[in-house]
Amino acid sequence: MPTLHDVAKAAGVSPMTVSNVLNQHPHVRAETRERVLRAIDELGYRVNVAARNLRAGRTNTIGFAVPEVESPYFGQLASRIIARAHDAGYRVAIERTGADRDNELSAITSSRTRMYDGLILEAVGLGSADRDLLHTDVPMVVLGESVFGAPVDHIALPNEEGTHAATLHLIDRGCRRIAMVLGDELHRLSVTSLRHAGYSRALAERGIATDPSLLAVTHELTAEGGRLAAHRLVDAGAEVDGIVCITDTVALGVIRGLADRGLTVPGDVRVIGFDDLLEGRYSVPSLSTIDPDGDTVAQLAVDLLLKRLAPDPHWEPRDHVTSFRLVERESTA
Amino acid sequence: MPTLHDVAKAAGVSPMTVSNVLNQHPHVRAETRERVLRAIDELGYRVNVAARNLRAGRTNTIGFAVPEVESPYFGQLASRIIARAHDAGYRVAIERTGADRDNELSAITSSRTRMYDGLILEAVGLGSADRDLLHTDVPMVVLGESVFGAPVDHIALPNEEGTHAATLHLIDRGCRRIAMVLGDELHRLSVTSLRHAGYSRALAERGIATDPSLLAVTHELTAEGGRLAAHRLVDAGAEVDGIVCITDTVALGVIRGLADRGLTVPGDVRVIGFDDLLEGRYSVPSLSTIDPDGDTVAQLAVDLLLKRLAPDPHWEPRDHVTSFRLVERESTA
DNA sequence: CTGAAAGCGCTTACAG
DNA sequence: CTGAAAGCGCTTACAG
Repeated sequence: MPTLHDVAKAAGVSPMTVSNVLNQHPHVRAETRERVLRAIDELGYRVNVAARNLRAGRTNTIGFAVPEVESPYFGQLASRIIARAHDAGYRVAIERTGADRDNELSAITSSRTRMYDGLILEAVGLGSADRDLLHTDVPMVVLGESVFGAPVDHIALPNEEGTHAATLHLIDRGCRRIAMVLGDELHRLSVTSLRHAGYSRALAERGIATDPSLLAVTHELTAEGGRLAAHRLVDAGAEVDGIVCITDTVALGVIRGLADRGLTVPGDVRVIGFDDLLEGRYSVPSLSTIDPDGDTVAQLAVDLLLKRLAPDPHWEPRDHVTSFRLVERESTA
Repeated sequence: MPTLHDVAKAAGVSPMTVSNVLNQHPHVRAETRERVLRAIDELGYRVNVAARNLRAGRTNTIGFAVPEVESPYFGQLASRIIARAHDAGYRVAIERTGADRDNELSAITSSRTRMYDGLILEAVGLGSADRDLLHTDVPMVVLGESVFGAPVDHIALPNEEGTHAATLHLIDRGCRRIAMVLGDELHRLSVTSLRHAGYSRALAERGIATDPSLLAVTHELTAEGGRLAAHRLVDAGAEVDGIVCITDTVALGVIRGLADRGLTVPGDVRVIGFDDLLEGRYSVPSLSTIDPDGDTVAQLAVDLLLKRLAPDPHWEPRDHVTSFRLVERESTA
């Protein structure tokens, strides 16, 4: 495997000149550059990235730590983040945390080891008590709902507002027995507690009594979790006419679970999700949802991180919340 | 940021001993190890991976180059590959090629990917003509249907056999006007040509005439592509009673497209896909499909690659084809 | 516009 | 069981 020195020798220049050509530094004569490029081509030379990283002290790579790579939500978000980072000349390395608190913390320390220039961390397992652990020298942007007010740049979805709008939408469609399928973290800061707050507020505003038997908890925010939750609601005789679901993936499982019990959507029950996944555009019925503006999330996450990487990042980190859009489709028609 | 030398100084040992502790080499006295670990802890030391990689000449990381990170198929495959590689002590870095031939080639040669010990490449843009370009010194396993007989380890899905079984299944269910929704590469080696061959063979075996108007081409193997293909079939008055779809994602779009035209599945038309994605288990109707044994694909891909990375990989590379299972669900009931 | 020298932080033979 | 020395392949000031 040829090295930069081999190229230098072949081109009759110093290693430094080769390096300058490689890194597109301006002060190289066109004729010299030509000679170097030809030598690179002839020898089939490739930069040794490990050596470059070691010497330069950076990698032009940002880490993106997600709970699950197979989740459509994170797949679609990763795709957007990769596109945005690519435009800025950065690569994205995807790490899997398994939604585990310790893995999320070690994603932070390991990004120093891995020599990512910065980290975008989707925090699920972390809680408010871990706030201070986020005070590190690793340039970082945290996504998710589990930590607010920490000393890092943080982007949250419009959880409370979004679910509030979703619930009002069901009420406007005539639903009165409105269930919610949600996760099990109702009593700590989480996607579940925030989205539940929006649901409760909407019901209260319209004078509809909340009924604990209309809350169906699923421990996993998956389609299977949604399916089983729907079974429980129906089997308990809850007589629901609308269901607010914590995510689109759960909502698609809920629709499936209702079908298992012979109930149709929106005929018997109206269903709305959250995320605006591609899947919900093609399901039968197509899924009404809250679009939390994933493009902006991705763009903001990358841009905030790059600003941290720039010289003199002196401003205070803060919490950002994106806007949303109610998307009406067949499932609430 | 403390270095290994700082740890050595703090523990009163040589750098080499710290390195031995870090790499779990056996010849370190327990008491010395303790001292070193304590120093590591106190200083908050982290290995500099760039330096380690440079010196060791390997990264314990394998690259997985996929067309699209947001595709459920690749997300689910990546998840399996990550799990398998993790068990073997390797990390996986996901690269996006955009299904582009040049990007697939540069995944093999680029400096960036030089930092992987080996590469799993999902080839879509590459063709048979590129066979010789795969003759590199990069340890590599190629997945996909676009290149057979190249001098690399290669894993293909049971395309022809799988679609053959899927088509027979529709015939057994009573379908006679069976359409296929496929990609546009019917005349070169591709997923489309192989799966089409299985479809044609099944029809021929049962004495059903093939009808070109029953082939619906979609340029993108997406749900949207499937939806539009279904529209074209219906709008052309094709009077189909069964549709073999090239992938599950396309099949879900086809079901959606039929719904757009007021047709139900399986009542008016039976539909079957290929891949056994999670999405198809929760759709309404749930999707019959060919399960190409993704666990085995992932396991074989990682194991073949690791064997190539071991000393003396002297055997001939060859093409592997996994087995399949017909999964009967509601869409063909 | 180009070069000689130093050094990023590790691990690997080679000794003892 | 432990150490001293060399070197992996680059880039970065510093000169000229």
